[in-house]
Amino acid sequence: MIKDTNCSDVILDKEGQTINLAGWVHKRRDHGGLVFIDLRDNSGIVQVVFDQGISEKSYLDAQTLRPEWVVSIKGKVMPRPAGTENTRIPSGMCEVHCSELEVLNESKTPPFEISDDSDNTDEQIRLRYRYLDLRKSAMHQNIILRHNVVKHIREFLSQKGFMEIETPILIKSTPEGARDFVVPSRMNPGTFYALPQSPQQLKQLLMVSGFEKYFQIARCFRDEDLRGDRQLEHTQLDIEMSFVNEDDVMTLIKDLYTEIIENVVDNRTIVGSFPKLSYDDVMDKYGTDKPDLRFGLELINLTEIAKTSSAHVLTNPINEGGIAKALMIPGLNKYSRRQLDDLVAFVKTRGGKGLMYIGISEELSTIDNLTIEDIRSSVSKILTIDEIKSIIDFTNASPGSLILIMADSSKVVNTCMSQLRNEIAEREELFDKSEMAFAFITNFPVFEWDDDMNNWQPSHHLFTSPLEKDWDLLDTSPGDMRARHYDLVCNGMELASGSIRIHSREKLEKILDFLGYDDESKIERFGQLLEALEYGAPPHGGIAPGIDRLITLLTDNAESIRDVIAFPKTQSGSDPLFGTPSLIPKEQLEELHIMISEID
RNA sequence: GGCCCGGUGGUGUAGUUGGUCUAACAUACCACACUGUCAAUGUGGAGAUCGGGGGUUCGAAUCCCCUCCGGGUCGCCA
Repeated sequence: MIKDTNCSDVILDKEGQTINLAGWVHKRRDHGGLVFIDLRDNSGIVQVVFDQGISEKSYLDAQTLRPEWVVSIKGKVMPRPAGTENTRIPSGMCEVHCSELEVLNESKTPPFEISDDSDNTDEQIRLRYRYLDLRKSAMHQNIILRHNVVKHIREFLSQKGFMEIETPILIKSTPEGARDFVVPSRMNPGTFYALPQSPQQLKQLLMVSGFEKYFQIARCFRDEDLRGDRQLEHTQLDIEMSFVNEDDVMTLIKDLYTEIIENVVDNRTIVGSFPKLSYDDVMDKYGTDKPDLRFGLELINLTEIAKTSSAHVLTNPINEGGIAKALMIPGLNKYSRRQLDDLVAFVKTRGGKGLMYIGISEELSTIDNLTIEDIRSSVSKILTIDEIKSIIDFTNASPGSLILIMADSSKVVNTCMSQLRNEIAEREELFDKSEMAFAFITNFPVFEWDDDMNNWQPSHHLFTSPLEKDWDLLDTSPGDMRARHYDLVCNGMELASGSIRIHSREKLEKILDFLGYDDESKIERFGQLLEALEYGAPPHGGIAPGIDRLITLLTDNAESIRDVIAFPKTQSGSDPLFGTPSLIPKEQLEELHIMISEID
């Protein structure tokens, strides 16, 4: 080994020892007769001192060093002179007096500084030089954290009797849900494999195989548009268990996450005890099925009040079947006109047509004395003072409060208002960033009506079992059927999704029939699973937590899941480092029996 | 596919009612000085076809059109 000690392990215990270090020159501070370098390796940073009195040669060589050069250093661990200690690094009480310096490799000037302080470099450039970006301490720590979490998951589940079983990456395309990535088969001209969107059918088959407790750190592929929390490929902890009900799975997950947070990170606390909230309830209160529960600020349904209003901006959407919802934020009447315009713009970029606001003067003593002069509003001319009063009463607003109101289709209102709620909480720092507010969302509908397709679609996947008592509704009111489905949410993010599955062929076929599959397509797409269910399939269920999102929540610096993935892709699915995706040679295409049609 | 924001020395920004812009500032880079710094300091230096193409104009970083790239968002993501 070129090195025998890590930079961060240089502590007072080693005083007087001669050690060998190797790493990257992080910083050089040349004082003329004395040169300091901060030496960085995977563990952290230590200060190395070059002094003519210790070694003339290394002192002279040290003056040629530049950031990111790779060096090995032999030297003696010495306590720093009193008053020069650096408390910000673990090795800060010591320094290494270099007696031998060897340059192992030089470095070009990096395109950006390898420092967390300058983390605002354009993300595209960071991705272009990802191997340098990952040298930064913050990014480095994210990847290390990821390793520690996954290691912990494996240990935890193994101890509970789970088996990690690999499933194929090359599977069959079942064109439902997300778009598949496909891989051409050279040996079978004109046919394709698909990459798994998740190992869903495979893990259910493993239950039929009698493994009872399965898990896998599984890569999942979806050819859909990317977002800050979605990549073309993501990693999920795939779990499936036999002979369980919903609570068994949720309890396992609660225990797992609790252990991870207690053992792997030291700056996160869990608030609440993983409450179970119903889908209808959270949609009403928060406008989303993944609410951030670290703060209150619940949405207030104003539809009943608004429908009798004189303002068409309120009544028209409601008459067309829409809703009106409000946010009442105490103290927020302090917002300037510009800040309010910002909020209006915020909802407009999310599909909203506008946002009404009613601000109540903080000068006002009590709401009873309210006059039109105490109101600052975008709608003071179209709402009567009585209407404004009733809205204030209903939202329980007090002097100094701001009420934000939106009326539109329920979809648009919920989308905009739920995100507005998060945005305001973020701006006003209404929550503690160290808190983790988990909750399970339950009682999802089995089906959702698709206006465009004019048919029912499974709201999750079609293997999800409805509540046993709801089967009768399939023929009468399928929209009211509730699923044995549960999502784990935390701080406004969907972290996991799971369900108890249908384990009877007959029942699964009922669902497929309802969704309009004919016999042929049933067999074509689900034949293997339908068949397996006939050979003694045990009752089973599972869940699939997203690893990337979990790690993002556990770090202090990750803005998106891209920050916890070593080599992520951009929003357009490209990798600026490799230049992915790319053309392939004609010969390769021919071998795969593929012809490229004209590209616009 | 729609909408919003952005693209100016290596990096991050300012400049965008057209003209002292021969493009500013910080940092990084190069040189010299300096024995206790840790965002070292001081002095000096080099470094930019203002994302790309076209147009308007006597004159474009700035205005118009097209386009590429990045981010956010709607659609999409069983």
